[in-house]
Amino acid sequence: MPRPTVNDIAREAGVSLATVDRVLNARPGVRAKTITAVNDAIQKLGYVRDQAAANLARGRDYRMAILLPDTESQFVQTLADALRDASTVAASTRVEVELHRFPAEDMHALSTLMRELADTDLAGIGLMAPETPITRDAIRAVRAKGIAVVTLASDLPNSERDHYVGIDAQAAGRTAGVLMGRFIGNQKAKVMVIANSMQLRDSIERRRGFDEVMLRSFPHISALQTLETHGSPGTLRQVLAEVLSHTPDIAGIYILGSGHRALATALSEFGMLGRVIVIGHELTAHTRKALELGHMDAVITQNLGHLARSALRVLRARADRQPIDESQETLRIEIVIRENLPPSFD
Amino acid sequence: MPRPTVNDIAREAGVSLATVDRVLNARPGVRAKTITAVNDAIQKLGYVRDQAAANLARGRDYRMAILLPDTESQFVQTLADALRDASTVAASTRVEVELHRFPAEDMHALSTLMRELADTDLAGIGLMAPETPITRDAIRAVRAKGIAVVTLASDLPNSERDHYVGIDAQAAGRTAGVLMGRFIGNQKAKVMVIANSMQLRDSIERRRGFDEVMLRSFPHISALQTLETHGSPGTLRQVLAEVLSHTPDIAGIYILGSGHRALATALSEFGMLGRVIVIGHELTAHTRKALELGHMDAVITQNLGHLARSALRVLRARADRQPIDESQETLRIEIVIRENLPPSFD
DNA sequence: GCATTTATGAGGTGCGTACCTCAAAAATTG
DNA sequence: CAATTTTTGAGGTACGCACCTCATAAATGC
Repeated sequence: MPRPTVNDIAREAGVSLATVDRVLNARPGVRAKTITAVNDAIQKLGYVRDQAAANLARGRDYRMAILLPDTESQFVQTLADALRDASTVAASTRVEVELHRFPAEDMHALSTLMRELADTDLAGIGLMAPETPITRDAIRAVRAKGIAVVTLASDLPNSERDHYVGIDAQAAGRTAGVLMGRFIGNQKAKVMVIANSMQLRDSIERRRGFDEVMLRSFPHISALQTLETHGSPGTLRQVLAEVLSHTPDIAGIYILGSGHRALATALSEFGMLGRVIVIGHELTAHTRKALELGHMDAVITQNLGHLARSALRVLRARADRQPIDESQETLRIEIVIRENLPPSFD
Repeated sequence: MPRPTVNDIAREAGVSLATVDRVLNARPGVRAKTITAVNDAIQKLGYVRDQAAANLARGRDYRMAILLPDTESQFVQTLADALRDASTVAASTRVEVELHRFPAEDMHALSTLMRELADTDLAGIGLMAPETPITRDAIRAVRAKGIAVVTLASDLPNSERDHYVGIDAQAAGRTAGVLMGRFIGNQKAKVMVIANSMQLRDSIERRRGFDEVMLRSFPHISALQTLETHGSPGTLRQVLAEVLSHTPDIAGIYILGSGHRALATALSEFGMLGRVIVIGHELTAHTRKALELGHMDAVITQNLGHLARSALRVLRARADRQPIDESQETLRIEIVIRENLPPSFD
């Protein structure tokens, strides 16, 4: 026998199609008793809604906006690419995506942008932004207008966002820490910690996770203070020179942000390339290459393709007031070394 | 403007809906010139066929069969669970899945089963099986009847399967090897290699990858011959006792299959628990627990939820003669340690 | 028990596509 | 050029579901 349809349920439950429809779509005006009868029939027949037909009938479009900081960072670029890819696929399920960039430091600009967007017929917003009172207020405001909000890659746990799509940054930092400790081994040593900036919440949490593991499991290794380079190769080189001259027993470098283009150059200049363990976050074109060349030993990352698809699915589910499949939407903390480098699809 | 529909194409091309339909569905009775005109219009408007509506109109269902060996192995159990989960979700896209088990050693039984299934109106088969001439013939036979075939978790590269869904076992073995080498460090040492059975192709390939890395990158570590335990705790204990008494400098154990329930017990009996590096494959309830307890140091795995969903998507795409999104369907070789253990959803 | 509220039924329309029929137009053949 | 064949158009029905309206039945309040 073919799949049961809404008509079969109506017949089975002894009610009309309209009532079945009211139950299925949680419309008001049905007695609890009737609802139960319908659900029993659904159960009995093993009815599963044909999602495609449902969407077709709804004729509904979903406009989603993705807001990313306007930085040159490889990570944001890669994320944007992944989101663009996911968007073209999502187009076949009536999901339209607009990518917006906002000035990375200007939360007022972000706030204004969100307010403007909220007045169009938007279904949801995906957002990667620093945690400030202004951001939180902006999120509250758009949520109040019934727009779903998910945070991407860097969470804003104290905001009213619907969902966070990304990995636990602190656990990622712990993972980096364990690998650093195990790769370095039992020698007494020091580890440098480098970051482009500590603005986004995830950098702070990674550092916290990293330290936690170092203190607990590798007391013979000490992690130095975070050095911010603000993306400048000059600063990096200078900082590196200074630390290396003062501190001879540097055995590892932990990069809080995504890879550092200039790091390999600077390291080889000081004859340290391949002699220190280098571990960082986020698989991008740069870190991929660094792994291939042996300039980095491990990268802790998340699958950005998955992140992008997941974000759009979650936004859509929230817009439809439908439940989320947690097991599908949970991102894994991935450890990437040269041997398990996933293929790139460019 | 909304998505273009077939009607828009008809208007744009200056032909009727019927003609557009004939072109879209490759029905005869259209001049080459007209076909071109229609295709130009499609191009110009950027039309993308709404596959959901198309399937609805076709009234098409997809019956898929998944064939797994009838072993008690934790891995197969976990895989089966993942497939069941994926199936309930897939039901909403008109995909019905039947799970079949066949006697693990009896390829004739598998072959018979496949022939029987091929005579029902099946759209595709997902299969995990050893590589034998009988398996290959059976695959050829069902493919000849227009049924799509994908291999799951363990590939049959010399068969005519449409697609393989799973990770490259040899690369997974290399990954295990590198971790083993780096975790052990610079000491001269030996590594035991244990397997339940070497029947499935992936065990052999993992071993090959492992050895490759050991020879190339860690010449001071030697990997012993593979010891088959056939799932018996007694055999394991015995084997372990023998090797440990002969060979004092065992620094690591590499488990080719998924975890070994009895390994921790046996190791602690010999006072070796926590003193050797234990690395294995496949994240299951057992290996998860072993990681949590520190009885294993790393597990190389693939996301079985992803694998299951991917398998069904690929089968469906083949049935529709539609292209596959490689980047979405490629599984990653995942390294799992205690710190990045994904949550379990049971 | 009557007025009022609430639940339910009957029936229709449309989403984008597939597939069918029949008639008419256009191209091809002898 | 007539006869034939091929191509095209017009229109309809169906798929499974969402959503709408209006009428009627049932439950509830007083």
